[in-house]
Amino acid sequence: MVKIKDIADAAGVSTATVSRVLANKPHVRTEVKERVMQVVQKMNYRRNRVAQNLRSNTSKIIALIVSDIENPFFQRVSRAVDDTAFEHGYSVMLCNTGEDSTKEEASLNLLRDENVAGVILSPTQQALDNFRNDIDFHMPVVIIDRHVDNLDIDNVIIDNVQAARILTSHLIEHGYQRIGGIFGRGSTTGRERHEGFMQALKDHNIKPATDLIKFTDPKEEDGYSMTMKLLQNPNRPEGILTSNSLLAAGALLAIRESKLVIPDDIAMVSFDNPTWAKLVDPALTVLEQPTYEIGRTAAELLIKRIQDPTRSNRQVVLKTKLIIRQSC
Amino acid sequence: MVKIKDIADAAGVSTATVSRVLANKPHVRTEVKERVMQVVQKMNYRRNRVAQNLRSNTSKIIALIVSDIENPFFQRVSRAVDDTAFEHGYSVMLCNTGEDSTKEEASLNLLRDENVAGVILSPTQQALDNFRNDIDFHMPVVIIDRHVDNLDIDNVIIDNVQAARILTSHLIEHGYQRIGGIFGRGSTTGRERHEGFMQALKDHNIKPATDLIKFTDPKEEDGYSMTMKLLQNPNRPEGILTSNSLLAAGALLAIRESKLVIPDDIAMVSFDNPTWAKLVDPALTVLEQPTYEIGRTAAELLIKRIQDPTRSNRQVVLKTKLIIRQSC
DNA sequence: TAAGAACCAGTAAACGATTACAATGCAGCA
DNA sequence: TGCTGCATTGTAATCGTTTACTGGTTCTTA
Repeated sequence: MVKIKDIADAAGVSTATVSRVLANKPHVRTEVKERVMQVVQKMNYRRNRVAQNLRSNTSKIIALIVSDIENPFFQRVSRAVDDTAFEHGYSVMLCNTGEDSTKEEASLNLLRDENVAGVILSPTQQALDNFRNDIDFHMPVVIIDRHVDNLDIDNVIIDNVQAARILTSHLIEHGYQRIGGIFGRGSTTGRERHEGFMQALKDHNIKPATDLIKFTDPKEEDGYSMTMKLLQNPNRPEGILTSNSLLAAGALLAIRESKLVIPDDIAMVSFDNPTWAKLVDPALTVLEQPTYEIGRTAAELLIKRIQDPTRSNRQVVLKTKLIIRQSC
Repeated sequence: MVKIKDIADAAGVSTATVSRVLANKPHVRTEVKERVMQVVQKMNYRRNRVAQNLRSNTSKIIALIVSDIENPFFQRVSRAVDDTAFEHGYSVMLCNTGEDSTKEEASLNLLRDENVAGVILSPTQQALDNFRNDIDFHMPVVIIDRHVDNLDIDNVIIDNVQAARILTSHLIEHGYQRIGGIFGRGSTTGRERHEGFMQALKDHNIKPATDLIKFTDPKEEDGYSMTMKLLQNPNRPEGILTSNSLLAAGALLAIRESKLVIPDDIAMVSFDNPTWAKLVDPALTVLEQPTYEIGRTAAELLIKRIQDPTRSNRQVVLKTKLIIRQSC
């Protein structure tokens, strides 16, 4: 592998000069600059980023730590982060924690050791608790999807309470009264959506049926089994709300298997707007999060912070959208 | 940030000894080893991976370059790669090319500059052509999803020709004769699936209707528009095969919009088995690829190659599975 | 008991870049 | 002419590790 010294020798200059040319620094004659560039071309030289990183303590890699790489929400976010990073000359490392705080911590440590420029993180509950105890990341961080208050960290989220309220109200206003809700457990997100759900019931003077409200892992299997439980309830719900698309998929399956028809026997709405929401029959009414925007905003915030670490922190709350289809 | 010198000083030994302890090398008294470890603990020391990488020319990062991060196929592959990498103490960097060979080349170069341990790649056609011209990656590479022959590279794929043949035959054996096919363009994958499709027609003495066979970008929009074209054909197909799940989603939408019912008016089958295949009505008959296996195998091959670069190359062909549902 | 093997630990040279500092040359000016 | 100051370039230290080499012990074994 050809190194800077080889270029220097071949061009008859010092490594310092080559470095200056490469970094586009001033104080080098255009004639010399051109000569160096020619040699660089000819010898097919590429700077070693590892050495560069070690010496100048800068890196062009940002990381994205997600809690579930198979959740369409995070997929779209990843895409956005990747796009944005690339535009700014950064690359992205993707880590999946599967809501496992041990793995999350391992990832964070590793990224620090690798001296990445910064991290976009959707933290586990455990991590969020640690933040309160004044964790120090030793690197720029922006948090997505989960709420952090009173903390000096950039944060991009949606207003989950308000969103859940809108979605639940939509259900209620279509005449459904006994409403079941399946929420992800172990994240602020699930709790906040539950809160909005409760508020909507209250707004409409509906007494919540606690046996119709479930917290579970936000996975398809769990959506399925929880929905089954709801449907076996002697007084089964007239409508169901799920707090993400994985739960929705499970719920749909359970409803189908129980030979119930949507929306006549039971109505359904969900958070998130995966590809298939419009493909199922009837198409699913959903509350869409601006997933791409979330990723893009987070990446932009992170890159700005990398460039100016003293910048003041901000919390960006993005708008959601109710997409009305036929499931309710 | 505390460095190895600090540990050495605090423990009253040399940096060489500390390094040996950390690397678990022999020739250091257990007493000294323990003392060092204690200091490491106490001072919360973590090795700087960048320096380590520079000096010993080893890295614990592997990269995955995919052509479309939003394709469920690659998502599941990513998950598998991530899992496998983590088990072996590696982390993964994910790059998305969007079938853009410029971006692909940029990514490959960058990864080389970052001195990653190896790369798993689903290459663009352009890249495949370059391979023939004896490209040198300067690092271990395993190629997935696309076919490479006569080339010293590890490769994990499925038998696309055979798979397409099975899927098409299934359609034909249900009595459909005029069959349309929508294939991804710009990859060996699409071409091979087309080939298997043609073979199946031939097996059953069906004359292929060339106006029912389309090549297009493997995206949902394109699946939609191509299907629309097929449906507007005065002699429209009785069955449609799509060569991936994105195309299938588009096709489904087009069929739905045209008020046709599956499978009575038109049958449908597709490659890939996304979450939603069983959620739509009627559920979609598909040819499932062992996505998780693909990712896991690729990661394992790569890691083995990293550990032993002289190892002989192999091509792993994984089995596919026809999942019969109700769309045909 | 002497010679060699095996073990332990330290010194210092890498790895491949960046950059503070010094050295040189040259133009401008008194 | 001699001095100042700037532009240009080179020298060498540095980033935080790993590791080849060296030298000193201790252990075997004939």
